[in-house]
Amino acid sequence: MGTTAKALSLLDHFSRARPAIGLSELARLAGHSKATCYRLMGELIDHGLAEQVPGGTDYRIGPAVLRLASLREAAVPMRDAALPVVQRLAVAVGETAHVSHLVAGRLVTLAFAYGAPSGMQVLMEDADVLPFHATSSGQAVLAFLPHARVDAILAGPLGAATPATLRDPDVVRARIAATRARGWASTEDTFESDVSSLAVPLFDAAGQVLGAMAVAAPSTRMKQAARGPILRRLVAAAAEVMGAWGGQAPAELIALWRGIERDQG
Amino acid sequence: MGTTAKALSLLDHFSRARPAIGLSELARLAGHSKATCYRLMGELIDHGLAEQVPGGTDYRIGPAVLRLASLREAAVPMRDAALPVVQRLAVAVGETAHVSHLVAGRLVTLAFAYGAPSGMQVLMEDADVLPFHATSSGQAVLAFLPHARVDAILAGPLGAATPATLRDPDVVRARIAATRARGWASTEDTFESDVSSLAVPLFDAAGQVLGAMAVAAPSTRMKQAARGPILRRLVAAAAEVMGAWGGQAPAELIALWRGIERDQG
DNA sequence: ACCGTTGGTTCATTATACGAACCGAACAGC
DNA sequence: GCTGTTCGGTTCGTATAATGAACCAACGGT
Repeated sequence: MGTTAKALSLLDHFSRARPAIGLSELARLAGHSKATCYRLMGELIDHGLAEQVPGGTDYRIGPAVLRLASLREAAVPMRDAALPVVQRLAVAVGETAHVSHLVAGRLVTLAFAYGAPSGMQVLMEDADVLPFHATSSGQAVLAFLPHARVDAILAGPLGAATPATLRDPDVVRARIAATRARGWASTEDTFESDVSSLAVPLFDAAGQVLGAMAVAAPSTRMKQAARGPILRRLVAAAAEVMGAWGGQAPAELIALWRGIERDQG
Repeated sequence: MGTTAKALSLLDHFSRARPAIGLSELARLAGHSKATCYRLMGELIDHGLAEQVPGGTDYRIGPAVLRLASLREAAVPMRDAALPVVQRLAVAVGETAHVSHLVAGRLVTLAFAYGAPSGMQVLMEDADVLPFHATSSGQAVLAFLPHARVDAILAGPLGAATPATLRDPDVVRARIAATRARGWASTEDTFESDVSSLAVPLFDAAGQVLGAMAVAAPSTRMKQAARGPILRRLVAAAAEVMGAWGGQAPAELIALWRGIERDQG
């Protein structure tokens, strides 16, 4: 592993639940020596990607990421383009909607919106990492990813805390095949109890999977009758986002989606 | 220089004006060999901090920075806290207002707002890097920075395109001393012709300079009579932002600002 | 067909990163 | 006050990983 990769992977240990980490703990988490972490964090700090909390010694993510994110969105406004669409989708179906983005082998929440200002809704947070095996978004992505990348992801550390039944490669592959055949993914009570969701994949201009768009609802409201309208609106919203991103779904998927739109037209 | 520092400094060559760069050009800009840049960019790409533009070979900033920025703002909501304040300030004075942040030795625009939806206003962009010597924000920061850091900054590459008169260390130090003595900085036609601005520094809880808040206006409107009201509102807004950030101005500066508030009460 | 440029790759040389051991400080239990 | 543990940070000889000149093949203009 390269030195730069080590340094950058240190940043992966920070999250909403763990916004600041001390040197010894970080060394333990990363599996490096304290000296190594100290030097690497020093380099990250020099460039503002990390900083020490004022008045303390813990480390946290630095302010330079704001500048980079601003430049990224100025160059490639994916979030800007997706957010209004998920907002309209959420309101239209009355449930939580979100778009996730496949980045460096992880599925990250890019934008989300709630369908109602009050009442019961599935809660989310930006920048969350979604497990592939237990979310409809993850399945939608896996279903349209090249086999090699699917294998790489399934071989990764995703399933350490996953029930064996879901980790079984045959089971996973069967779910993936079914998802690819019908053009959309669904889960019931797998990621979280009493939560059901529907998802469709999103593609770039070359037909590569970029992420997914999904609607998540309490299982009590996601009845069979409710799925048709939600799915149709979800497909339309996905097409809109892909249009804004300059993406293009594979021809076979477009045909499947046309069929969905016709159902109960 | 460490390997990680080299890799991260590659990201510094991307900007709004230059959102994508090819391998050879990047190697030329960074002063490394193509092989080195290729490897370093590869490591950045593995972590999503960079990516190759789909369908091409140029490199650009990657999507992982969005996740990091989201985590940063969740942990330390500096921009969230500053934005509404600058928006109110801009409307109150009818001119462009902005907050800049000192990160890794550079002064970066963190948030800004225009004072009117139409008519003549000083334009800005997020994530811009401000030159220390030619902006009121830069002078406000330099005036309250430890001498050692001032020297480090003035020795940096900031002044390559700067008129000699402004680069003269004695001149710079005189301006800094004057700014410190009165508690606020101002410029007229230095950064851009016909633009005048007023700025005050911002501090963290330990009394370290974090950045600056400023109001920029066309010189024709920034007359002597207009400065009093603008300065008073600027000081009040700066205090509000520092409160939200958990910061604290040095006692001597607070005294100076009290005097400003009393003038033409 | 030529020339200059591009993105990408190879490999022997060398500079860089590494971690065990160490330090002083802070803190808890006794 | 003493002891043991943990903390953030530092040192230094060793070993690993980074380096860039030279080299491809491919593309575009003349």
